[in-house]
Amino acid sequence: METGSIPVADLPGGLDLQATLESGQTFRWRRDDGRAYESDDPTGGSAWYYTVAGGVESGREWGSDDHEVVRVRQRDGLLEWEATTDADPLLVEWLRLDDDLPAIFEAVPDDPLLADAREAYRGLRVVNDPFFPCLVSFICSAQMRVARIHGMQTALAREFGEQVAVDGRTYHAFPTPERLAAATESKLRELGLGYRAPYVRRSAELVATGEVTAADVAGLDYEAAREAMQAFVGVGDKVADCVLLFALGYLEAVPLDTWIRTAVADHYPHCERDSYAETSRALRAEFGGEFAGYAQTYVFHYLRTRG
DNA sequence: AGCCAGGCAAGTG
DNA sequence: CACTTGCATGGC
Repeated sequence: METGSIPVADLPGGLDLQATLESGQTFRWRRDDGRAYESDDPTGGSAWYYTVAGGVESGREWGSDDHEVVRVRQRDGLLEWEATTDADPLLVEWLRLDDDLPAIFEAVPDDPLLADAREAYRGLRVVNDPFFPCLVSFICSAQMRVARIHGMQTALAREFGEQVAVDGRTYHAFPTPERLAAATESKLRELGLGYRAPYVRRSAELVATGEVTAADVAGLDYEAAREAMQAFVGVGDKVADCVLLFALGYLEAVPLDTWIRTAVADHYPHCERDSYAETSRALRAEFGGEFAGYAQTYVFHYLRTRG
């Protein structure tokens, strides 16, 4: 393994690795200590996390036969890594380390809730995940808790993901679209996916055959992109917003889940409308537009962990 | 025991 | 278009 480190204390706004990886944006990292993404425990502050990427991922396609293992931990102002390749550019991409957080929050209002959330999780960054794992994760997310979504992705990787052996340990990549398209619905149900099983299988098939891919969405204006995402099965407005925000770089996307809807009722009642599109548009404006998804991500994590 | 969790698809009016 | 219903599953 190669090793390296990134001086994240010097980045504008810093980095909170644990909050970034465990706030329900990404489900493709695991902790060495085996703990699930749920706890707000202080020990996670220096835990090792690992993931497996397709080998040509920095060139952007998921599903290569080659894979790279990347391990990271945050300690003493550094993001330390061990990996089978140079992980610097991958981490900058995945964790959006080039985002200037103070500049982003210049564009976001400083209401009491947002101020508290920012203060609680300084350095939390919106992730930029690979498209397919993000799509599958959020199809699975319907009516599920964060820890269980994470568990489902772990099960999918164990069952259908390519094995990668490094330094005597076995890692599992996230399954390719082809492998999930070939899975049976009943097998997926055995892994706990419930009624989401046929959605995952069918959407994987759409990607595998090329009928619908990220390329059909990326580049569209935000609201058109949200509509286009719904060509996938198991993707409505909310899941579409999550994939746009966490994989396709639409930082203005504001997913309206049950937590955010509660936040609207409690803190932004003037944003209540009678449709997803209208409420989303109002809250997007309330959160300053361009980076509204950043504000949403802080509020979601804050409400879910600090009540 | 009931309620809830980062909702969605299909059917009806 | 809006509204209703059915759908898995585990934790509190």
